[in-house]
Parts: sequence; C-alpha cells; structure tokens
Amino acid sequence: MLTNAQIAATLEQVADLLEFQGANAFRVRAYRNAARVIRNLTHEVARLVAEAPHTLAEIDGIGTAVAEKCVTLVQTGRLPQLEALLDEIPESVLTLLRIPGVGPRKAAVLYRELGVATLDQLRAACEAQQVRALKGFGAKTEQAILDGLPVAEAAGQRVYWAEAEPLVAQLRDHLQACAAVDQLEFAGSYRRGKETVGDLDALVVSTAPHEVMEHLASSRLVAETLARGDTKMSVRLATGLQVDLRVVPPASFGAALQYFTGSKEHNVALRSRAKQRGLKINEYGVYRTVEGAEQYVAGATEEDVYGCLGLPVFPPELREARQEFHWADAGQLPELVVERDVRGDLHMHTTATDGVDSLPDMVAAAQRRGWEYVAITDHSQRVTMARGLDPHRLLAQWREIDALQAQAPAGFRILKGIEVDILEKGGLDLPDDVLAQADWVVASIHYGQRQPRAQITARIVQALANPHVSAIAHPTGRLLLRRDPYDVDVTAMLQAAKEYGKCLELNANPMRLDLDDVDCAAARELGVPIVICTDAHSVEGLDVMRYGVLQARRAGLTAADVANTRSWSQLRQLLGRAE
DNA sequence: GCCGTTTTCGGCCCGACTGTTTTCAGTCG
Repeated sequence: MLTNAQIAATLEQVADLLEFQGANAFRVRAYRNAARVIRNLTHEVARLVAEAPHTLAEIDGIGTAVAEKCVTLVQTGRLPQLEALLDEIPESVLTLLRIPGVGPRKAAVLYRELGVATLDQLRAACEAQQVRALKGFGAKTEQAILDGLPVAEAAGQRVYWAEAEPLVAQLRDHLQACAAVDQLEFAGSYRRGKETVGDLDALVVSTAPHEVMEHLASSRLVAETLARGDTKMSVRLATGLQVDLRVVPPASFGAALQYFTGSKEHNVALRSRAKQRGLKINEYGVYRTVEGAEQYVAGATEEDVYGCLGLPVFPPELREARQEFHWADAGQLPELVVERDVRGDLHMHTTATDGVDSLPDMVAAAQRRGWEYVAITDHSQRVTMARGLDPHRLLAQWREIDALQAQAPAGFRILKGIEVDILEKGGLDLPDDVLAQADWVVASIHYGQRQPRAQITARIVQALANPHVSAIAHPTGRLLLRRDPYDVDVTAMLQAAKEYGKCLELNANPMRLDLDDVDCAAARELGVPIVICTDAHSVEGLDVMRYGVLQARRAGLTAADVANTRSWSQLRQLLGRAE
C-alpha cells in the first residue's frame, strides 16, 4: 500500500519532468500543489481510494485529473504518465537541477543540445568548453556550473534545526555588533522551526546596506560571497550552509519578515487573498492601487500585514498552507503548546543501560528543570548492545527508585518505567507480571525494522493492545537525513492507540522528531494524546525537550493535546488508570 | 491542472539578481 509521502513524491517527480519538458508552468504548479496537499493530509489517500474514491477530487488542490492518477497509482502501483515521461527523459537529468543557477530551462538545453544527462557528463562538457557556445550560456555560466558541481554532488544538504541554532546565534551576535544594523531577524524555515534547514535567511533593517554586507562578509563563519547587490547578498558558510541577507527600510520590516519567513505556499495563499481584496503584498509592504497609483497601506510589522487581510499573526510554525487559514477563518487558531507547559519527561536512560549519567543524576537534573515527574525508561534485555535490563536488574532498579523517591522533595515523582522492546516475532520483551508493576511503559521497535508493512504494523498494534503499555516510543523509527521511517501503517497505529486509550510519543531528539508534524496533527484530529519525551541518554540530553515542543507546535498541538502537560495524576486518569 | 461572491474561461504571487542580452530570460527564494 502506498503512503501519502510516496504518492506525493511521485507527483513531485511528474512535476519535475514536466517542468524539464517546458510544460505550462501552472500545470507544473498544480502537480506540486497536489503533492504538497497530499503530503500534509492527515488521512491516507490509499484508504480513500479503497473506500470513497469520488471524494478525492473534493480535496482542495486535487482535481479530477490528479484524483484519477492517484487511483491508478494506488490500485496498480504504477503511473503510466510518469513512465512515459521517463521514457523521454532519463531520471538522472534531474540531478542537473541541483546546480545553483541551473533550472529546468538550462538543464533542458544542456540535455537537448549536448546530450548531457549526468553531473559527470556536464563536467566533461564544461571542461571541453562546449557549454559556453550554447545560446543563452556564456563563459561565466560555464564557470559557475563548474563551481556549482561540488554543491550539486553534495546536494540536498540540509542540517538539523538544532545544528542551525548555534550558527544563527553566532551570526546574530556578529551582525548585532554592526552599528549599521537597526533591526535583525532570522526568517525562513529556521523561524518556522522545520526539523531540518536548507539555508538561513537574515533580515536586517538598515539605512546603510553596504556596511551591513561588508560586516557579514567579515564574519569568521563566512567562506565565500556568492552574490551581492544593493539590498540582497548571499554567502556560503564554512559549514557549507548558505545564508541570504536582505536589507530593508523600517517601513518594510514586517512585510519582509512575513515574506521571508514563508513558507512559499503560505505566501502564495496570502497573496491570493490580498489580490481578491484588491490589495497587493510584496516584501516591501501591502499596497492598494488608487486611480492607477500604488499606495502603501502597511508593512512595518507582521501584525500590520496580516491585519490588512483581517488575519491574525500566525505563529511561524503554522505557516505551511495546511490548516492555518481555515482555522483563522473559523476563529479557531489553536493556542500552541509552549515548553513551560511541559510538566515531566517520560522517556530517559541511565548508566544501567546505555545512558552516560546515573539514575540519581538524571533525577536531580530533571528536578532542576522544574519538572514534576520523570519516568526512568531504560532498555529491556533484547537490546543486548545497550546491556538491556532483564526482570531481575529491572526490579533492582525499581528498588533504587523507591529509595530515591523516599528522599525526593514533596510533589516530585520518580516513575518506575521501562522501554520494552517489541520483539521481531511480536510480543514484548518482558513478561506481563513484571510490566504490571511499572508506573509507565513505553514500547518500541529496535529490531526487525525492515519487515513488511502488515507485519510491523501488527507488532505495534499488538503492543498497544497490551494493558500495561502506556505509549509507543519513536513510533516510525525514522532518523532525519539518515533513515526512512519503517513501513508502519500510521493510520492503523493511531486507531489502535485511540481504541486502547494509549499515547504516542513525539520523540524530541532533533535527529528523530518522531512522530512527524503531519502524523501528530492526525493524532490530534483523532484525539490520541501525544507525549513529548527527550529519550535522554545524559543530563544534557534533557535539553532537547524544546525541539519536541517546536515540532508539536508545527503540528498545531495545544497543551491539552500533549499528555505530559498534565500532572502525573491527571495523566494517569487520562490513561484510565487509578493512582 | 485547478478553480469560481466578477469567471465553467481565463486567470493562476512577486521581485532581486545574474548573465547574456541590445530589452530580457532564467533562476531563486
């Protein structure tokens, strides 16, 4: 069964190839738009195809044509249109698009005129000086392509949000030391809190743009300047990350911040709305045309810009053209969860298994953070690499917890927990009579991750059915930028969690952030509580809670949607158990 | 290819920068 992500990727590929062919740009956009809509859906297209195929075209952004293609794709696993396109254009030409400055038009000329279909062939063509002879190309373009080849080869290089964070802090310090900088904000996907970041967008208010640009270029972090104009500059950091700087006047700061925060799709939707109301929005402000002349209406703050359209300032995390405009229209913009709402952490490790800090140290660190409770959840015996706990060692740890609890300040609770493995053949790694004595049980998969969908889904659903299990940890097993999720049927998992009254984890580790934002939104819709947990293996590991909260915000979660914003006794009640 | 409180046809967000151009196309965000 095809997942929404797979269907979306197929439509994206069709869009790429159509664009390469020089197809109508709006047709290409329609495919990309449909891909985005499907990727963000909180229910599965494959299920709709099976149960109510005629409702597909009712989804905003999906018309009869794409709906039909989805049906074909889901039912046959193939898309004839895509196969026809791939007959005409080798898939490898799409790698040419990764070169900065090479888009579909130039790539098409390279392929058509020189037969270039791979990066290696392109390098050879450039070195033979064949590229500069092409119409629309020249010596500079040829050199730019040669310079850009390493970028393309290392392509798609995004960094974890958590990696971008210290770079932003350093750049912020550096830029704020410049006297010409009046206001500064980092926009883009960083401000939206996306789990990975492809570049950084710095926005500055200044009356002396060139001074600001000189100052940025002087940073130790900057390796090279890629482009520089009067208001805009691009540099590449030594780490490889690109930084785009825009300098704007004060009256435009809000409009520019709104614009450069994006997402692109959110902006397209916003500008369409503006247009419907006779307004125009660009990065300088909101304008109304009066008797042929453009009049500035607003732009100094984001409040002003959104306010012109009767809209609230959307939290940046929601600006993905998903539900935010519908929520705003209905006056139901969720009040997103914040880190101080979180009252405890329910997944962490100690030196008993693969943690590096002791049980007392982890507990003390949690207390210092102001949390009211923690669950100690070391690995179970199956995870031999981590010296997982057998019943004997686990019970010994729980006695240690009892002793610690006796000395703990009033109101602080140390929960006896375990991260119990879901075994390859199904079933849990510890007997029920042991699990029954735990306060909190997270079940997770570490082995048999490559099993087929039905098998791995059945394992998880079975774990959720176990009365002693409280939550599933890192429910899809993905590692950002490194490993795809395993082939679990997320909808079935959510429904099982709903049926058995269990929680699903949003693992806050910045390399996991699992469940992802779309699946967390689906959990919210279904009323399945999310627990945001650090999965800390050290005292410092507890710091990642904020990344999990950021991801929850992207999903539109409120404090009420997150179970560990409750007190422990309230959380127990939520799970239907008496204290 | 999608969509409809001007529309079932004719629109579809908008501007900066670069390089190759004699006035603009392509790319990018």
